[in-house]
Amino acid sequence: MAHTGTVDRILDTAEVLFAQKGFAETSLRAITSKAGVNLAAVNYHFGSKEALIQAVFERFLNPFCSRLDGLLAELESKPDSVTIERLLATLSQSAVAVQRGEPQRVAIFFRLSGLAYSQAQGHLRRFFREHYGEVFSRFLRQLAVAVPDVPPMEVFWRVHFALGATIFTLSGMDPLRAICRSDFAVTLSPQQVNDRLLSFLAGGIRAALPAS
Amino acid sequence: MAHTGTVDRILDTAEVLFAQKGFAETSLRAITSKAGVNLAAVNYHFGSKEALIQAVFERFLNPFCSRLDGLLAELESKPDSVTIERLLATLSQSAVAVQRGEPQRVAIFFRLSGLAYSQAQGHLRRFFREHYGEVFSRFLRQLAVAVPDVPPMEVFWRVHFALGATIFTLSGMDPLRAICRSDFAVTLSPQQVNDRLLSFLAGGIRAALPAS
DNA sequence: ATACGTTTCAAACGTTTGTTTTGGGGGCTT
DNA sequence: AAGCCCCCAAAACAAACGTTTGAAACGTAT
Repeated sequence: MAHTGTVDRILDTAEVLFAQKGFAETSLRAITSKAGVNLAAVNYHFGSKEALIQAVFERFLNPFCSRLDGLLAELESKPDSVTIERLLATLSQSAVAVQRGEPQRVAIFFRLSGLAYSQAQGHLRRFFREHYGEVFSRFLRQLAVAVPDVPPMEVFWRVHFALGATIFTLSGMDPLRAICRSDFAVTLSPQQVNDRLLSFLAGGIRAALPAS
Repeated sequence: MAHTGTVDRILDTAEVLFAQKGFAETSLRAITSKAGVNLAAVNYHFGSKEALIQAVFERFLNPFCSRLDGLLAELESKPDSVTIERLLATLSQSAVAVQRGEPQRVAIFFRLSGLAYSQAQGHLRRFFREHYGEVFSRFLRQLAVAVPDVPPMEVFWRVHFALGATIFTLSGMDPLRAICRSDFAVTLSPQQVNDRLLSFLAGGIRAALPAS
C-alpha cells in the first residue's frame, strides 16, 4: 500500500468518504487532507469535483461492466440454461470479481450507486445511461428469456424493484447487520445477507402477476 | 391556498425542494425566496436547518404513523385474517390517507425517506428510530404472524428488502414511468405501478428460504 | 550542467453557506 | 397611552466551499 501515486490515493480516499457521507457533504479539503495530498491536486488531476465523482464511478464500473458483458456473452451461447438464479449470480460474481482485496468494496460500490440514484444529479444519471446503458439492456433481455411467462414490460419493472432492494440493502449493510445482531442475537456475514437477498429477488421476479 | 402562514409556506416549499435536490444541495435562500418569506424566518421559527428537516418529516410521519397504528390495532383484534397483502395494503392506505389533496405527495414522502436513509447522517437515523421505531416493530410482529412458515429474522430481512424496493421505486417513479413509456409504448398510472410493486413484494416475502 | 515539461505546494480568490444581529412595525393587555 | 410580545425585514457576520494562481521542486533528456 505504500508509495501509491497521488491520483490513486485521491480516488481511494474519495471513494470511501463519498460512500460514508455523500457527495455534497464531502469537501475536497476532507479528501485531500485524509489522502495526504495537496488541496489543488484534485483540480489539477481531475479538473473539478464533478469530474472526480465520475472518475470514482468509472474505476468501478468499467471493469465491472466489461466482466459482466463477457459473462452475459457466455450465457447467450447456451440460452436454454439461463435462469433467474444464474443471472443474479452472474451479477453478484461480477461485482465480487472487481473488488481486489477488500471485501467491503462491493458495499461501497452499491452505496455509491444508491447515492447517485437518490441525488438526482442530472450529470450522473446521464453518465450512467450513456456509458453503461447497453450492458443493462443486454441483462434485461437475458432476464426476459429466463422468465418467458412474465411479459417484458413486467420484467422491466421487477428488475427495478430488485435493483432498489439491492442498492438499499447493500447501502445499509452494516447498520442492518448490527440491528439483526442486537434484535435476534445472530450475526450474519455479508455473504449470508446476499443469499437471503437473492432468494427474495428471485421470488419477487417470479411472483404472480397482479390482477389487472 | 391563499394566506397561509409563514411556517407552513416554508414547510411546503422545503418539502418539495428537498425531495427534488437533496438536503445539502438545497440552500435556505432557495427555500425562503421561493416561499416568499424572509431568509431569517427559518432560523426564527425552526432554530436551524437541521430542525427544519426534522419538522418536514414530522409533518408527514406523525399523521402517517398514528393512522397506521390505528389500522394495525384493528388487525390485531382479528389475527386470523392477517395476510401479507392486507398488511401491505394497510401501509399503502395510510400513506394515501395523509396526502391531503395532491396525489404526488406520497412520492415526495418516499423520496424524502430514501434521502434520509441514504444520507446516513446520524441525527436523522436516530430521529427515525426514536420516534417511529415502535410502530415499525408492531408492523414487523404482525407480518411475522402473516407468514408463520418464515422465521422472524428472515421476515426482518425481507421487510428491509421490500422497503428498499419501495423507496427506490417511488423515489424514481416519474423517470421510470417515462422510460417505460418510451421503451414499451405503455403509460402506467402510479396506481398501476403500485399494484405491480405490491405483487413483487408479496412474492419476495413468501419466497423459498435459501439453502443455508 | 542546462533546459524543459510535469507535479506539488502554500496562499489567496470570489462565492455561497447557515446563522446572528438590529430595528421596526402591529396587536394585545393593563 | 404605555408596555409587552410576537413576527417580519434588511443587513451583516464568520466560516466553509470549489477553484485559481504563481512559484518551487521534481525527474529526465539533451
